[in-house]
Amino acid sequence: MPASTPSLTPEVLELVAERFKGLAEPARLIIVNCLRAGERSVSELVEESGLGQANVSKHLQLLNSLGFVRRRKDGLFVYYVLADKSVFQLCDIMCSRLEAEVKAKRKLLAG
Amino acid sequence: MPASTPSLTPEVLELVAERFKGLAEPARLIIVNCLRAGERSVSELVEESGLGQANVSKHLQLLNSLGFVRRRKDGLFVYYVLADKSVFQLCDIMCSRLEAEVKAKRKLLAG
DNA sequence: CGAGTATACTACTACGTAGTAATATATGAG
DNA sequence: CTCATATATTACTACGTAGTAGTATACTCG
Repeated sequence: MPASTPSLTPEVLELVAERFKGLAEPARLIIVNCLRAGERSVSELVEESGLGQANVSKHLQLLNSLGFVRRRKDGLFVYYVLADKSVFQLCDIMCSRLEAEVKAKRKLLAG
Repeated sequence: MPASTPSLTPEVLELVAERFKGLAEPARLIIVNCLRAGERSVSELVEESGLGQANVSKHLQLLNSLGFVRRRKDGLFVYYVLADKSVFQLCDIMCSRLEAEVKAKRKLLAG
């Protein structure tokens, strides 16, 4: 068994689940969506998202610990950026699934 | 704004989050992983996963309601299959992220 | 130094849900 | 019909965590 294709042991699946859980929260997806346009400070995210400051801060800690975002401190402000594009790949796949569901439901109602 | 590129409203993000939550549970990933090899009855899944029968049944209901799996009844048995390959795409992306994390941590320890 | 601001942390409540035992439903055998 | 088996459902407990108010920390300015 080569190291490049590790089997999906329960331990690995637990780590994978933990990362899915990071995106399994509307508030965090809202934050991620705000970051789509680029780097944002915490207070900017608070304003754009409409969420509370403590709440945004907590979600950002989680996203950071899972490697979805990166922090950069500049004076009083802390700026967050998306770590890479894979979040969008993930969301795109989920959205495709949603579209397929809607289409299937329409077909069912029509037929 | 064309209909093919819907904006990610809070409502849509809530649906997306709901689907991520479907995969944000080790037990469900274990079940999905068992289904990777093909169609399985509930009792086969119970045996292969080591989870309780009621538990497996409940997880399968959820996966089914989110469109990740499909049911087929045959006599006393109910067989489940993965609805499509997108679950693997999602898991693959997450695993790539994990590998990158591990690599980054090694680099950090080595440096 | 002290005052003001941005972010993080702590303690707490409320809610969702994973897991389980017991039971219900459904199908097949005799 | 009765019995046995496979799956689903219900009721319940235990645990995790989202959101929030209050507070602490860190930085800037004067």
